[in-house]
Amino acid sequence: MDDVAIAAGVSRALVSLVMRDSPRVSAASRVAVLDAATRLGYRPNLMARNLAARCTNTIGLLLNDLHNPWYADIADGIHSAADANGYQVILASGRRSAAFESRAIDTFLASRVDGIIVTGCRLPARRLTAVAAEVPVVSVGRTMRASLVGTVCTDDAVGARLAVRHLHSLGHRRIAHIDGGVGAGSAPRRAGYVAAMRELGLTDATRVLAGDFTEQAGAAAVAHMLRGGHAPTAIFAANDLSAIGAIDELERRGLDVPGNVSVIGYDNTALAALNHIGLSTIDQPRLSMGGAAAAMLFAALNESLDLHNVSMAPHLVVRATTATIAAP
Amino acid sequence: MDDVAIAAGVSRALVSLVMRDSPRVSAASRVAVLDAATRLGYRPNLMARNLAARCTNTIGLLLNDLHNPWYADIADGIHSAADANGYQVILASGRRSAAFESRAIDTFLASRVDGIIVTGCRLPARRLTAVAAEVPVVSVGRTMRASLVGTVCTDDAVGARLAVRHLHSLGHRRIAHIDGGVGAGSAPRRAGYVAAMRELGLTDATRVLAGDFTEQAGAAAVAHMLRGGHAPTAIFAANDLSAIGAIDELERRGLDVPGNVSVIGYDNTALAALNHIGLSTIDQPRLSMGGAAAAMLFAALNESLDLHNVSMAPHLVVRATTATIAAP
DNA sequence: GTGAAAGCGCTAACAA
DNA sequence: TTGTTAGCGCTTTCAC
Repeated sequence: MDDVAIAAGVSRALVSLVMRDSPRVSAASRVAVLDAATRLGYRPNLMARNLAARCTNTIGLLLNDLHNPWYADIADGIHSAADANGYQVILASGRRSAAFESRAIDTFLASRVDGIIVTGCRLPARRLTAVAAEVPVVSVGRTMRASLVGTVCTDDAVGARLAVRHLHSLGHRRIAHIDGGVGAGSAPRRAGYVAAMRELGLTDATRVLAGDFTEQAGAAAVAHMLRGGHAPTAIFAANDLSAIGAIDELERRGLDVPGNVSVIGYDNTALAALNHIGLSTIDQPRLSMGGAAAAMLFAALNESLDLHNVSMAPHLVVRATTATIAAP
Repeated sequence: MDDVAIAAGVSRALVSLVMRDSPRVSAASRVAVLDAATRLGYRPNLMARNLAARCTNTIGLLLNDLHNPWYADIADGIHSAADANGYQVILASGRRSAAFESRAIDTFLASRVDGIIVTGCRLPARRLTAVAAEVPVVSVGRTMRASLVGTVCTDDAVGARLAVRHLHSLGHRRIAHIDGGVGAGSAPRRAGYVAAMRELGLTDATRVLAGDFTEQAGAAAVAHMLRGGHAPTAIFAANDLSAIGAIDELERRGLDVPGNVSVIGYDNTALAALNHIGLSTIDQPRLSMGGAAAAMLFAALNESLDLHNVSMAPHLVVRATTATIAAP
């Protein structure tokens, strides 16, 4: 910085002002400074700047799984909002593991981000609450009752009911559920499934298959189910990825979807919308959810508004993988 | 830090040592310090630490597109390698735009990362070379001849030939190519396509359709093609995403794949492998590529080995979307 | 617009 | 094993 100041024939303070785009600088000195900076290859050190300025203007965004396009959409919504608000976003991948998520959060905290958005987070509520005591936290896709954490979700229990009732209306009775395991949102979806089955008088047909939010898990659940001799006429999978894996395995075993088995997923990712897949699913407004999460965080940061809970409506999207039952 | 030192009854220097996991600390003082730290909610400031230590032990990873699962696999390979080498990874999304990529790189540089890995990068070669002059850069999925940038790629021209020859061997002659536009690797794939067509004596049937590395672009290319009255019997798409988009559009218009038109993609992403999609494609060893890129970077960082160019072999994966031409 | 001075929170010798 | 002393590269404040 000193070198640049000397090369440009100005004071160090002026260099600092130019580098921060201060309006209180004459056009002439701005040009001189910028010119000297490029000539010397000078680039302000972010760490030094943030350390001295005592603020980073940065939020941390923790994505649960880079492989799931759902998170890509959420990230898009957040990036746009951040751009509009002049915030930087730093990304981290949780790699579907609470341990990795925890480390990523530690890095965010150590980097003194102004706020954190977690998506599909698997961390224990206690940990997330502790983090929220240090810095504003908004969680997308996972509810946190009574805590400091802001949330943006759809009502997963309602969504699950939508799915089950849709299958029921098509004549299905033996409806199995492929569980999301420890994935965010899988508990309420499972609960919604169980409740809907009960409400429809199908308690005896209730069948929860262990699973996860991946294609592999969906395929494995079907394989296990078939091996066990259990043959439902319909499957409600905890997310699109596992639904697609399930369909894959069903077809591999010569079963037609929806001819023999109807399948419905959850999330309405771009994958589901592909004509070729045509997965019936429960839509969550991803971009809006991302945008809402970012907006809530920035409002908390800039206008010190409180974080709160936003719930959006899930809705049913019927495509090709669910159909009237052939022979009830 | 002072507070912790006082609370633990030790010096500030000792606190620093404990926080950095130095072995030269007695068990007793370690416990005392750690205890005081948790009690006071103390957490070392990364910026201050890195500033003082003059090194960040961090690499920046720029992902071209969060929506494309190809990058998720690359990132997995890099994350594993980084974990093994004790490096931190900070992520950024280029959102398929050179401008966003450029900004992300600026942030990396300002944060003084030790090295950068770019994937599917769209930045001009000149810019990337300039960056490489400041810090080691490895590019995955895009070649850079004669520059400071290390590269890990498959030979895209060879891969394209593989695709075209496969279609040719099935009896196809009218083979169109959906271009990758400004996407990394699209130029050599296009060149490989054109060359292969020439080699096979099919110069007249050469047809390049404007495209991009997205599903939308693949669908649009097909729509445009059909509107123009052009009907190839086979399509070689620049990547899996656009191939899937193309298939989608073909089916929407009542054309069967591969009954009426064969389609082959490029990348062999998880999507292509889905039984239900069964996309024939050209495989790139994604995890290995990510691992190799990270290994090269760490070797340059730790043992000051030179960056170089690694080329891996692409290979043909035949699945369900390509078949012998029905009526040649 | 300038220059000086005082940190931001930490690490890195070096000495004790 | 512990304490001391300089910075790391920047922002901020304030008087000029």
